[in-house]
Amino acid sequence: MLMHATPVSLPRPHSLSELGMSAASNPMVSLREFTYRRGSEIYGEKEPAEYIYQVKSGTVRSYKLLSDGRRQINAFHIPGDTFGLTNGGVHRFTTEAVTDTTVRLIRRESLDAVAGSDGTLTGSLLHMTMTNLRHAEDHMLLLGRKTSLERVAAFLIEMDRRLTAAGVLALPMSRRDIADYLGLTLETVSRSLSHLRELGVLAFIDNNQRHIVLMDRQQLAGFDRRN
Amino acid sequence: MLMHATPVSLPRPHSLSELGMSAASNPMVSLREFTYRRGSEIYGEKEPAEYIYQVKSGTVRSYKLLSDGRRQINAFHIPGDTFGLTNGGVHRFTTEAVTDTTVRLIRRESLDAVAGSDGTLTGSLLHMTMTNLRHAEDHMLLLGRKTSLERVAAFLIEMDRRLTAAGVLALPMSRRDIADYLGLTLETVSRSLSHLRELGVLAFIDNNQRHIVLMDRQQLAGFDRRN
DNA sequence: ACGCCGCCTTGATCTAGCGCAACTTGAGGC
DNA sequence: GCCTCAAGTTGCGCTAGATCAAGGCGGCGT
Repeated sequence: MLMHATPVSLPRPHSLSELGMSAASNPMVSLREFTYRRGSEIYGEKEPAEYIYQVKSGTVRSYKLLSDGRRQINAFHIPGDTFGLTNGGVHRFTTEAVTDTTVRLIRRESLDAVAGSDGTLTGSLLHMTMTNLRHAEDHMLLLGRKTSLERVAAFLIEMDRRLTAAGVLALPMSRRDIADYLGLTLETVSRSLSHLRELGVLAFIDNNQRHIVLMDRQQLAGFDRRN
Repeated sequence: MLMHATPVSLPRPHSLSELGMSAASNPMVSLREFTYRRGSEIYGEKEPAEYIYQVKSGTVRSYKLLSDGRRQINAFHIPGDTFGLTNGGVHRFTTEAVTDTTVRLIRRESLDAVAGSDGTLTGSLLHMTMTNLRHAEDHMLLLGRKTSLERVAAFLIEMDRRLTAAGVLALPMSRRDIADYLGLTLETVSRSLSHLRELGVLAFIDNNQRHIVLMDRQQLAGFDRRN
């Protein structure tokens, strides 16, 4: 779980085409893996989208920026998640490795062109896109109408579902990342977590504020039961 | 443009299956049209999704509610837009006619099952879903990180693009609808619009606060140029 | 060991937007 | 015409969350 304090970028492909393509005939064949060091960029908003990605290990954040630096994190991608799917051929988010992350690169033969050819492929793309859409829809309700405590509770419930192992919720991301995901400030996130700890809903363990044990999922869900 | 002050529900199909199906063999054949009176519900969240819809005339709002009544409007659908597409077979939003609205009903043979059969069909569903997803992604940035003035400016720009005719932006929805779309209160929307009017960015016409002329699109865009 | 640094927490204050209320205006009914 | 009602505007506090600031803590490099 230890991170490098000074993230040193691995030699990553500056343009994705530098990766080459070993078995380029079938567009859904996994080509190769690549590892990104903590904090490094996987691709930037508005870059041409030549690949889609599947997380093998690690965590990825996907976000948009306003020109003055305000950031909205759209999603965290964990092992098994696919990301980077777009229709316009251009990425709509910047993605970065939250921790050291290994991804599988999947060549993207222009999805718009492929639409009519392979129903099975397109069907799985549709399913993935639907999954992303459902998440975005739920997140709009959170961002538009939920209080800070409700947002943090919803976040914990989501992360508990997605990445709790051995009873411990080991968050890979910082308070700032959480804040930018929930449309709050890092201080408000910290205060909400402290509040939940005081209420006995959760506890920090291992002398690590990212290692959380949920003591009362019932009560936690109660803070988001207005849903 | 005149509306009934007291919305009287037309006899609408309580369950969509009551609509019957004339040419049910091809799932993408338009079956029939239906008209909903201003304010009436088209379908509710968690209802089974038997049809998808295309707006022929009018405007539809799509939203989620929290149990205490807080509402987040996800999208406004105008003529040409398709809505009601979902994968789980269950609607994730409630939709209502903002004005008297006529829709085309399209029978939805379980999309999950259809996925592998007709690539062209699935491809067009994928395109629609991608379009919805892109909108949702942009809206998350707005809801999570933009100021009230930026939100209202972005709203006006979106609506200007989608429904300005003859130089007049004729908004079909109330201030409350706009507020619930932008994650604000109706008062804040009203104040922001007044502020933009004082600045000469827009003007109300026809003695109707929903009829807006944009006097300075350049300056208006400036309030959302942090994007 | 020591100091630095990134991350987090906590306290104090500030403010954008909310909530409440009064008032205006236009449309429809009679 | 007059009344009612829905929708919108505006003013005036108020508060949830932002902002500013101080301090703690653990890991890492030297």
